[in-house]
Amino acid sequence: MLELAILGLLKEQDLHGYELKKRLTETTGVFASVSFGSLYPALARLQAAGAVKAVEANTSAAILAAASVPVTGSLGAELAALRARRAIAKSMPSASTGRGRKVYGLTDIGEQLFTDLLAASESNGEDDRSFGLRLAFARYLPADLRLGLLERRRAQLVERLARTRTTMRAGRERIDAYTRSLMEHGTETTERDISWLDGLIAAERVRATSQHNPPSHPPSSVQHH
Amino acid sequence: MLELAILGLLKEQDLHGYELKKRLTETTGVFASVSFGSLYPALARLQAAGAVKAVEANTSAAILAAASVPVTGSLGAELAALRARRAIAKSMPSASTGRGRKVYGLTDIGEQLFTDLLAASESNGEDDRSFGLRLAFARYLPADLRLGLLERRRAQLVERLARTRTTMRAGRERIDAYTRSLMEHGTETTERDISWLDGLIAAERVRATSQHNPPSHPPSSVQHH
DNA sequence: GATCCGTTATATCGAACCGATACGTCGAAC
DNA sequence: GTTCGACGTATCGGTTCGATATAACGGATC
Repeated sequence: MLELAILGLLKEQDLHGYELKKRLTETTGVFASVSFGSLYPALARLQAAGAVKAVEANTSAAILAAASVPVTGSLGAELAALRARRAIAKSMPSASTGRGRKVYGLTDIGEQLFTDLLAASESNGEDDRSFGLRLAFARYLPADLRLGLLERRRAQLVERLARTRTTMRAGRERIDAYTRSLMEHGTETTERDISWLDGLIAAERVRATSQHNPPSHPPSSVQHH
Repeated sequence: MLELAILGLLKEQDLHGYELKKRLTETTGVFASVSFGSLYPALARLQAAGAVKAVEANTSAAILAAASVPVTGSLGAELAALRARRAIAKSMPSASTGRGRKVYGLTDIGEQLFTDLLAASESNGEDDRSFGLRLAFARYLPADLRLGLLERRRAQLVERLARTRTTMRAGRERIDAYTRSLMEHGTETTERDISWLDGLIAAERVRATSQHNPPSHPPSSVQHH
């Protein structure tokens, strides 16, 4: 699951571990807290499997390459390199600071693995986080699988709703007021989730009928600010 | 965290593992999926720590004891016991089926541990599940800690909201429409969570001012059906 | 100009947790 | 009469978490 998230982010752009974590927590939101204790082992696994490879490290040569400054080999050039390095550090505040970084990139195997993992939702039981993650990468899914993802999620929520209601009716007197409030709020949240999904599904169907060859831009119901 | 949930459920009633799991998933809802792979080790840990003890096993003696039938020791009584066992199995459908059960109960140490763990939310960073769990047992908290729990949760959600908004403003063009929809829906959900919390907090304050010695029954805003 | 603090960054360790699986009893359906 | 599902305890391998160590750098503070 974490592998999928890493591959998806690397598919868009080469990244190093720290930045990867920031995007996982902030942007994706689904992975509210991914610790380094799981991220780095996951990266190591992927590297061992040949799905990702280190494409760049934070050596001065790499910095110079990034700034398009040729390496001359002369003595005076090294000072220039140092100055250039400082300049880059100022102009690109999120780059080239701290210890040496390892920037990872996707291999062909990684691309394939990403596709497989993303589509593998068919068989597996999806938990909440899994769905959010897959939706975040839904643009890489073919239209039919995307629709299937949404509908399976919807069915899952409907079933959860039914079971929760049964539980609440069954154990009326056993449940204390705080728990009850928690459950009622949860029920309302699930209902809202379902109607949100309905919107996405409807938009998806409109796209499928109106246009046979889908463009790379998703549902029109989502406003672009 | 799982320990807290187990102790809280056992505080109300002696239970065996299987039933414990059902309550954790269905009733609490917070622990949407607790596997036996974590439940049984957790129970073993608690037992090793002396927090819980096995109070009953599904032997015929235990069944007889439960049915208030004295153990005579004679041969004819054993057949009677067997018949009684069947009868009980019919009359109490949720008892004495399958392999031998181990019913766990709370010890004094367990009571103390529960109180400590429940109040320990002060220092620790609370994730989403942790809050839900603590709220489910909020009736065991003194009024001031309960209010603190709610307000800390509220502050946490407000902060998350602020950071999400910042992220969305910062990386406008980088975020694709599916992810954006996910984030917007998440934002709305968080806003609703906050106003739900506001309701609970308000009810809590009313209780605190109107009544100095709190009764054991929580906020009046929550309807008892 | 030495020192301390916050940020950026990689990495590892132990404990906890999950999913799958095994083992086993029982009643019901077919 | 045998398969199927519910109940019930238990373990295993792999993944994840939280805490911690290490380290380079920028900036404040004195």
